[in-house]
Parts: sequence; structure tokens; C-alpha cells
Amino acid sequence: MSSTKRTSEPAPRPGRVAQARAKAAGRRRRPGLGVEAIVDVALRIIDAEGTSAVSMRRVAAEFDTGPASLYAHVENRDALLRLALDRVLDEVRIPEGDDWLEVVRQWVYDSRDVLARHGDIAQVSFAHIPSGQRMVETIEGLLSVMIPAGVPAKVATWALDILAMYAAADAYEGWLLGQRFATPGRDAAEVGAEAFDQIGASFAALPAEKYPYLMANLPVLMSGGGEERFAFGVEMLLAGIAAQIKRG
Amino acid sequence: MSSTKRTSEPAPRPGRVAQARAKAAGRRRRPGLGVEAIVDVALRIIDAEGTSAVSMRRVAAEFDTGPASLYAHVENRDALLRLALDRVLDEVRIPEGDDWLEVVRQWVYDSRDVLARHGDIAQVSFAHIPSGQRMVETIEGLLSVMIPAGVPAKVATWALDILAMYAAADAYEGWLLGQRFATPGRDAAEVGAEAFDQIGASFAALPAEKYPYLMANLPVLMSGGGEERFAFGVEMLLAGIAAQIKRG
DNA sequence: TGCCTTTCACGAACAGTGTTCGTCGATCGA
DNA sequence: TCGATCGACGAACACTGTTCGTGAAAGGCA
Repeated sequence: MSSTKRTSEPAPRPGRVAQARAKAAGRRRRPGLGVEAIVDVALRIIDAEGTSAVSMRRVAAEFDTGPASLYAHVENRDALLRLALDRVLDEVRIPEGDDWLEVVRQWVYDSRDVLARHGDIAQVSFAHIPSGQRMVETIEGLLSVMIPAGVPAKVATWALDILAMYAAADAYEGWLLGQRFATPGRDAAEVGAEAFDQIGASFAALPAEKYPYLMANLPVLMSGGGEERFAFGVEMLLAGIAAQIKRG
Repeated sequence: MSSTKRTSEPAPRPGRVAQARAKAAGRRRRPGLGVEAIVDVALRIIDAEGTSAVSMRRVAAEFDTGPASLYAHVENRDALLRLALDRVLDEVRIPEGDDWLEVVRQWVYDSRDVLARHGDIAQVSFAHIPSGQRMVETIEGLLSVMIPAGVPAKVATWALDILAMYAAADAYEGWLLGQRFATPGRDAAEVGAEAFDQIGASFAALPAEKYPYLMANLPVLMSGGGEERFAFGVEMLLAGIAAQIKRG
């Protein structure tokens, strides 16, 4: 509750006054109904069922009220989802260390894991350009280890953009895959295996003589879980960065 | 305007009569209302306003009927969007040539341009694993030029996956950016410039002494349109592939 | 020709959705 | 004590995707 509320709102939105009331008198009729509490509920729904399950009515119902009550604290449904994303992104650790490769690697992995832990919220990150305090510090931390190591500034900045996008895209894709084959009695690994089996089967029905390269590499194309594929992509991107470290 | 509704006006049940000529034309039914025609309409809406504007009622209204009529041809709204994506992906040219780098490069650029030409349909491609005839031929064509050139099979297949995802993510992000600053009297370049200006302004308000690297590279971080950024990302990925060409 | 079965079109309705409006009651500055 | 202000919220509007049941036409069969 002691978090900084002075993030980036110029002040077109009143309602902050109500929180002064909360501190002055311990007089609150309702348990919650503040921005923080609303985001809490939204995030809980996202974690369990995804962003599409977040409706104003359902969130409001958690406070025993109607949807109109939320609009005093949150501008929009989209704004609510964006707030939830900001909350999630705060979970990403600010990277530390000397080896730029390892620092960046850790950051990308952590970003993907955090996003993957919260349903399909990665989807929101495509629309939302992050400019929160935490994100700024993260970018600063990464640049301050990459640029002294010889990575050209342009390469470093744009590479971070691409890596962030890759992490989000992978997390989102992973969630979608899980949803498509979701059944109460299976875990993630089993689900992934079935998904790839099914896709592989549709390819296996093709005429082998017309597509020799595709058929020859079917096992490779289908092999590896999401984890291994993601790791491979990250290494490929990092190799692309490293390749430009001397030519700058 | 829509010149498709040319049916007789006084008839109480328009369209029923037109079904008589279905026999002559083989598979054809009435002037509209077939899978192809439905996808046509959906795609036209997507191009103009995006996927969220595609509703069963609106598509059906183009045929002067209700939403229920569509369900005889299309399983779902999601299925309709997927069909529209398949149609769009058919626009991507099958790559040809000897130089694998140039072939892959052309394919990625073409993919992004095609997706960007059709609203936010790239969004659908995250959920949809393409297995259409055209896509299979495309993969075969790409593998058949990469693998003989020395790219390890695993690298080639997974790299294609990542490149396709990058193209889709960039097209989608570009559309979102355009939507956020959309005004009738501006073109894409102008809109992009304003978007980056606005983001840059929010960063410029930060304390310069706390974030030296970020502040020093603000112009770089903000510079370049979507085109240049995308090109940079592609080259970085291609460099990552090329780096593994000998070490296999 | 009649009959029957299948296929498709579609009006109506259900159960939701985001958002706005206007009102009510409580709190706060004066 | 008295407005002014602002959060809470019931009701309603204009939508949404989808299903059901009806009804008419087409194709197959005798």
C-alpha cells in the first residue's frame, strides 16, 4: 500500500482525494474499490482464465456492485488491462552483472517467464509502449552494460526492442497453444506434445516426393518444447548482436 | 459503393429465386453467401477498420440477412478470421533464387508487407499455425535453398519460425501505432513521427543524471521509422543464422 | 410424377458485452 | 451550517457471438 502513486498522471483525474480520506479516518464501508484493488481482481482473473475473461461486470461483481462503479477509478477496460500489464512488468528483475551477454540473457528469460506466468497478458504488451519507472530503469541498466562492452548504441537500443517483442510473442504463443489443448487432466508438457503431434500429423499427410526437405526435417521441425525453441531464438538474436560488436 | 445487392426489390423473398441458377454454374449459389464471398467481406472490413470491426451481424448485413445465415458456411467468428488470414497469406510470394540470404530476406519483407496491408490481421497469426498448401510450399522452398547452403536443419526450421513471428509482430505493432494516432489528414510517416515524438517527450522528462545511457541515446532510440527498424531486426536475425552456418 | 431426405436461409431470442447518464448520499472546505 | 464536490451505482443503450426452430427449396429415388 506504500507504493508510489506519483507515476505519470498529470492530474486530469480526480479521485486521489478519496485516498486521503482513507488515511484520515478508518471509515470505509466497502472492503476495497480503489485502483489497486481493481487491478488485483483483474489480474487474478487474467491468471486463471486470460484477458478475455476480464469484463467490467465480473470485476465489479467481486466488490458486490455494478460495472459503473469501476469507471470512477479506471478510464476504460483497455486502461485496466494496461494497468495489469504494468503491474506484471514490475515483477521483472532489474538486471545486474558485468557480462553483457549474461545480463541480457537473464533479462529476456525473466521477461518471458513473468509474462507466461500471467495468462495471455503478453498480448497487451504489443499495444502498450512501456514508459513506467521500472521499465526506464531496466533499459538504463541494460544499456549501461551493453554499450561499454562495445555494442553500438543503435544496435543495443533496437536489439532490446526486438528481444522484448520476442519474449512477449513467445509467452503469448505459448499461452494460446496451452489453451487450444487445455483439458483438466493434463500438464503443460503433455499438452505441448499433443499439440505438436497433431500439427506434425497434418504435415505427414503430404506427398513426400513433392516436399523432400520438409519431410526430411519433420522430426526437427516438431521437436523440442517451447522452452528449447525459445532458448534457441534468444541465442540466435544474441549472436546477431554479438556479430555487430566489432564492426561498429 | 456496394454494387452487389442488385436483386429484385419487390420480391418478398429475395435470393431464393437466384438459387435456381446454381445448377448451371455448378458450385455457385446465390449472388453472395458462400465461404469465399463471406471471407471477401470480412477481409474488406479488416482492411478498412481492423479485425475488431468484423462482427457476424455486419458481415451478414452486407448480404441483406441476419448473422445466423453465416453459420452454415463458417463455423465461428474465429474460424472466419482464420480463413481471412489464410487468404492474406496466399498473397505472399513463393521465394525463388540461389542466394539463401536474399531469398529469406525477400520472404520476410514480403510477409510483413502483405500482413501490414491488411489491417491488424497479423494478430490472428499468433494463434493460428498455418498448414495450408501455400505455406507448405513456401517452407519447402525456403528449406531447399537454406539447407544446401550449409544452414543446419534445426537452425533453418526454427529460424523460419522466428522470422515469421517477427514479421507478424512488426506488422501488428505498426498497425496499432497507426491506430493510436490516426487522424484523417495524416499519412503514415507523419503519424509515426508524432508517435515517436510523444514517447520521446515522456522520456525527456526524466532526470538526466540518473539515466545517463538512456538520455545519451534518446535520439537513437527514437530515430528511424518502422521500416528502418524492421530492416535492422531482420539483418540481426539473419546475422544470427549466418553465424551458425559453419559451426554446424 | 410424387415422395422423402438433406441442405441451407434466417427470424427470433438468449446471455452476455462496454459504456453513459442521472441520481443519491456522504464527505469536505468554508 | 451550508453548498459544492465526488464516489457509488441502478438503469438503460446499443451492441456482441451463438443457438434454436422453422420453413422453403434441391437432390435422390421410385
